[in-house]
Amino acid sequence: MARQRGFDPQEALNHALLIFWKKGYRSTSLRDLTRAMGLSKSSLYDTYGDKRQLLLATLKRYQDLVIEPMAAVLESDRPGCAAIESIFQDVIAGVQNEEVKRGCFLTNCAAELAPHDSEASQAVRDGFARLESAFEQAIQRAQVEGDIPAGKDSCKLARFLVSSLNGMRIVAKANADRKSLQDVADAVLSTLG
Amino acid sequence: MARQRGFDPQEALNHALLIFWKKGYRSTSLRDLTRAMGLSKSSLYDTYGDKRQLLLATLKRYQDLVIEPMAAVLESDRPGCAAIESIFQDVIAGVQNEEVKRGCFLTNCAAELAPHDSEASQAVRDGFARLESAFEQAIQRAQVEGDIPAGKDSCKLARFLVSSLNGMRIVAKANADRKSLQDVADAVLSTLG
DNA sequence: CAATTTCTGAACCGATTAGTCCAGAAAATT
DNA sequence: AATTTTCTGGACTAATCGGTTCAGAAATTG
Repeated sequence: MARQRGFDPQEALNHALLIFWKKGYRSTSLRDLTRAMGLSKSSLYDTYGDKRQLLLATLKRYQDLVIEPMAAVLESDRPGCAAIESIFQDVIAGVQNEEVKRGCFLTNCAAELAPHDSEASQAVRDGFARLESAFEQAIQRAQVEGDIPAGKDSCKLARFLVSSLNGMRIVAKANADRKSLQDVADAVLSTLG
Repeated sequence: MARQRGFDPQEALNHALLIFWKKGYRSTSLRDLTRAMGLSKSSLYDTYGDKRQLLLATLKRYQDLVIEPMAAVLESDRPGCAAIESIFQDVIAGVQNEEVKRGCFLTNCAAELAPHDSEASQAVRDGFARLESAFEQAIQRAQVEGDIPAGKDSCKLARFLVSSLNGMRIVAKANADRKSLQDVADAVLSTLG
């Protein structure tokens, strides 16, 4: 364990997440990790196991740091439609932002590792499922509020929104044009009403 | 140049595309490439330049081999809506298929390389733009045919479809459940009518 | 301060990486 | 068949990879 003064294993994991998120799994070296995390290679292996285990830990961390806050917005007491819209608007607003440029960490991992790493793939699946559930709750709230027709299938709609969000973030990665993204968001959100 | 009997530089590029598509850029070694392409390392460098130039060549090839045929479907004389639907249905139908599991090569490259490689990023952008243009043509045809309201903005709608297709393929990579994907496709296609 | 626990830096491992080079094999040309 | 062009296999860099090990530094505990 890290005994060094001021060492925070939680913070270190955040740094590891950031570097995996920025560079991808294969392109991240142990040197990148130890430097970013502020510990030695030996400690890294003692504390987190090998590189792949560390990646799996950062995937869980991403869920806590990014997915859960998004879910919290969707499951808050805000009007359902407004909550959903804010999720999409945040992507557009931050398109020049470093964090948005990085894309969704789950999506990146899915693209790089899903075909070969079933555990990573499972973590991605879990993250998407959590988001789907939160979207569904916001949709049902909006249906009660009368903003989304009660006849619509909230589960189907939630799946659609998860997919749409992913699609938008991929497109944003290749083409950071606000107007194009707004077009996409408009079309997505118009399906709700 | 490859003078060996029966050597086909076009075919070799196809093999290179396949291996980059399967494994990603960083995870593909020169050994992987030479074996798949059926030529020596020396010839590879003479003919295609270095690894990255080869990747850029395979991106162009993907455009010809995959994007253009999709665009051809969308720009054919089939009814616009039917053409669009068939694009999405093909993904769902082939979800157990190796090719679909690989995801979209453009999307994979965007996820892995877009933040660091501007040329690769440009190739991705080009591919998406080509698809968008083809979608738009199909939409306009469907509007003439009366299947899509003439009032809808075909450009916006086309952008939405490109994004949706990307989203669906990402979701499919993590979760190869036909029903979930059909839900997404239903929601996407319902926005057309 | 002394004893103990905990962490680090560096050396080291075998494997692999992208990329270069060239003597000689193989094909094409004559 | 002889010559010329073209390609290959393998040797070769120099660097990096993930991972292990351990003597000794540093922090904690007594």
